[in-house]
Amino acid sequence: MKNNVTMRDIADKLSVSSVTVSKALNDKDGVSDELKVKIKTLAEEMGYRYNALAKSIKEGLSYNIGVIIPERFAGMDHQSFYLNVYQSITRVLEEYDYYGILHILSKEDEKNLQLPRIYHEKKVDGFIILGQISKEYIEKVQSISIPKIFLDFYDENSDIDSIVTDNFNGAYEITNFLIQNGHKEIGYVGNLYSTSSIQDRYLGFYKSLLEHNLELNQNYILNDRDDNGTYIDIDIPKKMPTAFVCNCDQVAHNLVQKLTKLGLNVPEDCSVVSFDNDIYATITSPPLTTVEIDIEEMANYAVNFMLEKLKDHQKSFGRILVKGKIVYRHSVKNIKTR
Amino acid sequence: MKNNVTMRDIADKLSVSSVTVSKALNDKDGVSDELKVKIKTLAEEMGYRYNALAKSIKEGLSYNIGVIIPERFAGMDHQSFYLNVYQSITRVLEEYDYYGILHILSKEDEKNLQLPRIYHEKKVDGFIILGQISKEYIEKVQSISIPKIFLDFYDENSDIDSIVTDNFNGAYEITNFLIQNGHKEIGYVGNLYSTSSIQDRYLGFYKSLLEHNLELNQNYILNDRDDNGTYIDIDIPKKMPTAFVCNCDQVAHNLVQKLTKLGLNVPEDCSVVSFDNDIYATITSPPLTTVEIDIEEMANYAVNFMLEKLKDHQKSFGRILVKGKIVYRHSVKNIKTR
DNA sequence: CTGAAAGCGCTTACAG
DNA sequence: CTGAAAGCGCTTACAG
Repeated sequence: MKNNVTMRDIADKLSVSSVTVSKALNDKDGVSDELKVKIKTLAEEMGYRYNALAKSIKEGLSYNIGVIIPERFAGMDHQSFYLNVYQSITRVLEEYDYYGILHILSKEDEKNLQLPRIYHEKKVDGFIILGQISKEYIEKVQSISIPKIFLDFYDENSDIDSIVTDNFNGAYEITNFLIQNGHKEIGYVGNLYSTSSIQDRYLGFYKSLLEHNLELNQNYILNDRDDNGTYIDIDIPKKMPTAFVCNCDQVAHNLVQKLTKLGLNVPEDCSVVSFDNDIYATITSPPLTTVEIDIEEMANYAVNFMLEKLKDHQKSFGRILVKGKIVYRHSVKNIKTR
Repeated sequence: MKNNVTMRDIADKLSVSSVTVSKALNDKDGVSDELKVKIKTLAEEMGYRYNALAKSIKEGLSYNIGVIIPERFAGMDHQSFYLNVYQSITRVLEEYDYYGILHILSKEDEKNLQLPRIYHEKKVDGFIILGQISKEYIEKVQSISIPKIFLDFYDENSDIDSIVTDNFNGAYEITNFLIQNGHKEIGYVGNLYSTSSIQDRYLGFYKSLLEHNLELNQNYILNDRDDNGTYIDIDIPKKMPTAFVCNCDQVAHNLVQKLTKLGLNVPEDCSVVSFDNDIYATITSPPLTTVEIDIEEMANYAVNFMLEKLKDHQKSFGRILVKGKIVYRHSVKNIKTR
């Protein structure tokens, strides 16, 4: 099984031209069936491997998509979600003969507005960006002309296509669920100035409160992380609400641990719901009632939009909301007095 | 910032040849400094992007490495470890101007001995394979002539280069630690016929027992998964040992949960140690004393070996053991009677 | 149905 | 120091 076999080698052995071999191997018209079979058989015999690079250079397309994850989301802490999304993306990509190249965007590069080398070397035909990046970097990305899609975040100032979970609606619905279970004093855990996801979830939570004529108590809005995204110790208020909506499962996990340490039981003393349905949801004791994010669906959208944009660079999709779905577990107590 | 700018375009504007532009842009000899600066400036101005594909096709090298993860290790359950390794690998790869392409090996493809398309299309120069694959698939992989490296597993029959954690030694040392803490009846949790990692860890555990003249009690060897790798309910023996060595953190987590459900406290009633130091180690209550795997180091070895093999296909490294390191937490009780 | 010619964007000898 | 020629492995018109 020697390598470096080219179409020409096959052509020479059969005394035909490489054009004919190309046609045969690609099942294109213009070769007799008989010859086609002969060519394919010989190709197999000679251990021929197609060279996608040669096609790429002709077409000016690499058939690779760069997937960018900012470093701070790629660490041990957040790993599960974005890496899972990446995995789903590569899966869908493969169906279309495309491949994903993962690029972890370092903090320095983000700060210095340094585009990844895969861009400068034309190794990718487009970018899918997972997780919020700085406004400046968004602008930088906007300035380049290859197709790009934002996933799991968006930016008001830019008209880039983005795919996000319907955070607003998800938080709205899970807060409704809390209220259906008799909760009237409900808090929210999350840094409101950190990411748009956290903000939208907060707003959905707030809408539910408004609709039900419940008070928004500022003492029940708890901070969970500093402005760099590093988790901080959650400051539990003296007077407690009967339930909390957390902006993500990991924070809910932190909250439950903290509460437990203070001698408060979940859900007996305080109910907790959250968002993501990642590993933290099942690992927390009790397991969390949470909004599941449809990763497959998001990956599907991302890849399909990318493919469309590759065909027609003008194409634009705007902001797509992917619905989440509540997964009911054991972190909510019904406190309704009948 | 129009695209599709080529070296020729730059050359034409400056009335020089594309050869000169190539030399200038690559900082090679044979261009006057003056001209070089001029070329570089103009390239910048014109928004020139280097086309790595063109170089690739000349050299017959894609500058991509395929990273294969079998589907069963890529699911939610095992995600953390292999996806983290992949991430480390891409990081190191980037330093050398190489990129990683992730390929999830589906169960069907593994069964049908189907090599990934990235192989057939020459989109990668080599393969790094993460996680045990079937013997038949190993043989298939062996039959192809591009460089490959196994990571986190090995196979007796093959002389492929592999990088594995020093499972034997790690389990040996952590069992010693248990014995130092007075434990004499120690069990092991893991399917001994599942992977070589589990086997080696078991053997290291056994060696420690032998050295300390302790009995290996078959009733204390607990199965944790079926032959497909799916976790099963762990069968707790009536008569309990004072400690368990688990083959990985997740299984330790399962064990602790099971024990807790049965009213047994860790570490008061039973100590538990494990392997990996992944997310399950810190999330288990109590946090686990475990052997940390040096992912960075493994990724470093993998990439460096791959690069060497790319230069010289004959090069071979055999099996490399990467030492782990015990992380002490709170799942072990000292039961020594002084 | 078959193939000669040209080209994708670069680099590698080699010549001047 | 500079460049004409050839080639990497394929595909796309176009001609026969």
